[in-house]
Amino acid sequence: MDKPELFAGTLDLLILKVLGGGPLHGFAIAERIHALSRSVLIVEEGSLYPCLYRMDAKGWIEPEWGQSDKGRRAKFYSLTPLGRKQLASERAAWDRMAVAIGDVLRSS
Amino acid sequence: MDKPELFAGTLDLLILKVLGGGPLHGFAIAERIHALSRSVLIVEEGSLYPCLYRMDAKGWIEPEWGQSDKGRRAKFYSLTPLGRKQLASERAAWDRMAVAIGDVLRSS
DNA sequence: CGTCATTACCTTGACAGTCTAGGTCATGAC
DNA sequence: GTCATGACCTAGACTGTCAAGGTAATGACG
Repeated sequence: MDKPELFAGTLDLLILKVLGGGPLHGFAIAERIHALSRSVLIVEEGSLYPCLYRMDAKGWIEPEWGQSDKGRRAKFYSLTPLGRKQLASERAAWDRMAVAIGDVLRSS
Repeated sequence: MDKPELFAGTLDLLILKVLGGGPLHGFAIAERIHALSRSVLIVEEGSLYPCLYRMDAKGWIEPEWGQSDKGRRAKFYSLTPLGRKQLASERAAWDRMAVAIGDVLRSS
């Protein structure tokens, strides 16, 4: 049931969204997205970590070392206020886009 | 009212879709997508033409020189049978993706 | 005690797709 | 005869994703 991975440009949005529910470490972010999407979306680590650094550098998220529930060291990321704004704006952009593409696809 | 351009990876789908309504030349494809999306989607020429060549090379579309309705020479592209299959499959992929992303965004 | 699967993080290099910013040529209006 | 427009095209930079690696710590198993 796995095949398509992601649409380029939506990873930021997805990460921001799941972090909106509270801090998570990288691995857990990927799992969460996979699960919430009913196994449709797959976040490769080679996409995930660079993306997290970019978002950290932009001040949208903040890392802190801690312990995973499996007892391993893990870096937990949490949303900053700036990240919340970004989430809202990316979400709006996605909605606009999705509707627009839907409009084109639905046209006779 | 114009700002976001496109989501990477959706251009093929959009082009295939509008060509499903009959042959169009490049310029007209861009205009059609822009209009159908209520001015949300903007197809830059620097994206459009390379994309058309890729799709031609893959056998999804076929070019033919003709005259635009403004009396200029124009290259009209039409869907091949292979292109129709591709359209169906990309459309299905888009639907899957859009639903999946919606699932994530809608999660508590 | 040694091995192995798992969890979790990280990096490198290649690649694909988009955008910026140019350019060409023909038509038709002024 | 000049200029705006329609239409096509391209080079180069950039960004984001992916494949394929690697590291290290934990805990299970024999």
